[in-house]
Amino acid sequence: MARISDVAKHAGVSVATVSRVLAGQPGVSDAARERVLVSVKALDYHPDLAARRLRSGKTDTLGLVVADIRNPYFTEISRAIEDVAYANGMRVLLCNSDEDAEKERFYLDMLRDENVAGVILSPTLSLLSRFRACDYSFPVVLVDRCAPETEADAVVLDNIDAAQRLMRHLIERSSQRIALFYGTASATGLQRLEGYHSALAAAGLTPQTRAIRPTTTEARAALIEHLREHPLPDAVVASSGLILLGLVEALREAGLRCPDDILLAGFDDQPWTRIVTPDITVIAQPTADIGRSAIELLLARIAQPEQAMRRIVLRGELITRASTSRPIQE
Amino acid sequence: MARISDVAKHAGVSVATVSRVLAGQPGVSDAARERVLVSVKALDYHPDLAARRLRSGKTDTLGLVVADIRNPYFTEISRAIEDVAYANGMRVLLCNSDEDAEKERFYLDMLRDENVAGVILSPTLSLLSRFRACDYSFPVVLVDRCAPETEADAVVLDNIDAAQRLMRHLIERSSQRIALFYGTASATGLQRLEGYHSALAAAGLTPQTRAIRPTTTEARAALIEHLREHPLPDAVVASSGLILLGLVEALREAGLRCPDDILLAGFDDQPWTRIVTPDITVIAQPTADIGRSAIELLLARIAQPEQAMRRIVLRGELITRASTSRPIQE
DNA sequence: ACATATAATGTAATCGATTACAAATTCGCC
DNA sequence: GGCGAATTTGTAATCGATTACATTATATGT
Repeated sequence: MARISDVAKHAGVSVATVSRVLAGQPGVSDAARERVLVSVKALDYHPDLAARRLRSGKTDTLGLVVADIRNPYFTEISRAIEDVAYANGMRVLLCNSDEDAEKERFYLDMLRDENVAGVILSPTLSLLSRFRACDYSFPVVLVDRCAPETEADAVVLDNIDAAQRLMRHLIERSSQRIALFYGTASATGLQRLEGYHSALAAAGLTPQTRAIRPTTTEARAALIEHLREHPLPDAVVASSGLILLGLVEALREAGLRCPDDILLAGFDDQPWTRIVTPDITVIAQPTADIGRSAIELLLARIAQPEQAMRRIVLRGELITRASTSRPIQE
Repeated sequence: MARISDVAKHAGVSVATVSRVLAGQPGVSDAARERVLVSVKALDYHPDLAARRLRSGKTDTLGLVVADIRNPYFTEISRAIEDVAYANGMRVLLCNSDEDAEKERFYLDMLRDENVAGVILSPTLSLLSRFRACDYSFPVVLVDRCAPETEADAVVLDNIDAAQRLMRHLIERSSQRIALFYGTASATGLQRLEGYHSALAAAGLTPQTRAIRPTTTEARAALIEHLREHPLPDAVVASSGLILLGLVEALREAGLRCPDDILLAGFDDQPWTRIVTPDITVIAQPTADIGRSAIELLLARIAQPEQAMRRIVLRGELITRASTSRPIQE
């Protein structure tokens, strides 16, 4: 492997000149620059990144900490982030916290050891409750989850509004008893619960909720149990795509038909929600935008560490489908 | 930030002793070791990884290059790989090639610059055709795609066998005209095509295939066109999960019912294949095992660079569901 | 032509660890 | 007590880049 000194020797200049050429700095004659570039090609020189990072103190590396990359919502976000990162000459270390505060701390510590330039984080509930951006040695942008009072750059959906709109959609279709299955592991689930409560209260309806861990299997078991123990609801709603899938499985198993026996709706416009029978009414999240906004926020913060905190709130889109198709009541 | 010299001073020893303690090397008195560990705690010392990597020439970093992390097959594999990697104190840089040989080369070059300890790669067709592990400065393990003659560690499904079994399943159910929609971008699609051809030839049936780029939208368009231009097949088969989704959309749009009008089957047991109506017969791939095997192979190769190449061939599992439920013919 | 400003180049210190080698200490045993 | 071996410890070189500072070459103005 060629080192910078080899290039310098080959080009008949000093290492400083080589370094300046490669860094695109001014103060190098065209002749010297030309010779250096030729030598770099000739020797197939590639700078040692470890040395560069040691000297410069910068790593060109970002961290991304999500609950689980297998959740299509995070998959999509992660892809958008990585594309932008690589396009800007940065790398991304992906970490899965599994909603586990301990794992989350492990990964955040690791990212600090890596001296990352910044981190995009979807925090566990436990961390979010005491989160302060200033507690970290690197800039942090929160994604998907954020409390109203959190002092941090963030990109989130307006969960309360989205949940309210979804509920009003159901209420207009004469649903009286709407059961919500929501994930307790994240702030997102709780905010959607809040929107649900306020919409039902506004309509004078009694809420009916089940708090669960946000997994498909747990959602399925919860609905099956719910159906056994309660009179049939008019509608069931999932606070996330994973939960929605569990509800579909359970309804199928129970032999209930949508929208005739019961209405069904949820969050996350995953591809399969279009092709099941019936296709399902959902709140679609602009996942690619969320990811892109998050990394743009992070890159801006890295460039300008002292600028004011920014929060980007995106609006969910209500996609009406057959699972809630029923005449609208006045 | 505390440096190793600070720890040495605080503990009243030399930097060499501190380094030895931290590396777990022998030849340090218990008293000194104790004092060092206390000082490390007291100063909250964390070694500078850039410096360590510069000096040691090792990076503890792996590369993972897949076509697209949004493909659930790769999502699953990637998660398994990352879990094992972090458990072994390594990091993973994830790269999406989008089946584009140029992007692939860009990322492989970047990983070389990063001086990664090894790479797990699902190669594009173009790269696979001329792939030689010895062309790279780091060990490479192929995953998902591999040619019979490729000289490389690899973890793959027995695609020919799996496709044959799937075809026999359909043929036994009296399908005469079986249309295969296969992805041309990867070796995997072509191997499944091969299995399809041999199974149909053995049964004396005429093949009916459409080569497409492996995306849902393209698959959907292809089937719609196919139905317009050809007499109705007895069965349609997808060579991957993404394609299968497109076929489902198209059948729905055409108003065709499974299994009454036509049989349907494919690859990849994605969660939604269980909940659509009808649920779909598929070849399930042991994705978690594939990922785990791949990184275990890679770690072994890193530890033992000279050992013989190993290829792990896994068997797909045929999961029979309603989309192919029809009486078996003698 | 000379003084001075400006541009180009080079030398050597530096980042923070690891480790070869040398030096110092301790130990066992006669 | 003293000698050699084994253990412990320290000093300084090293990894490969960046960059402050010094120096030399060129340009400008009168």
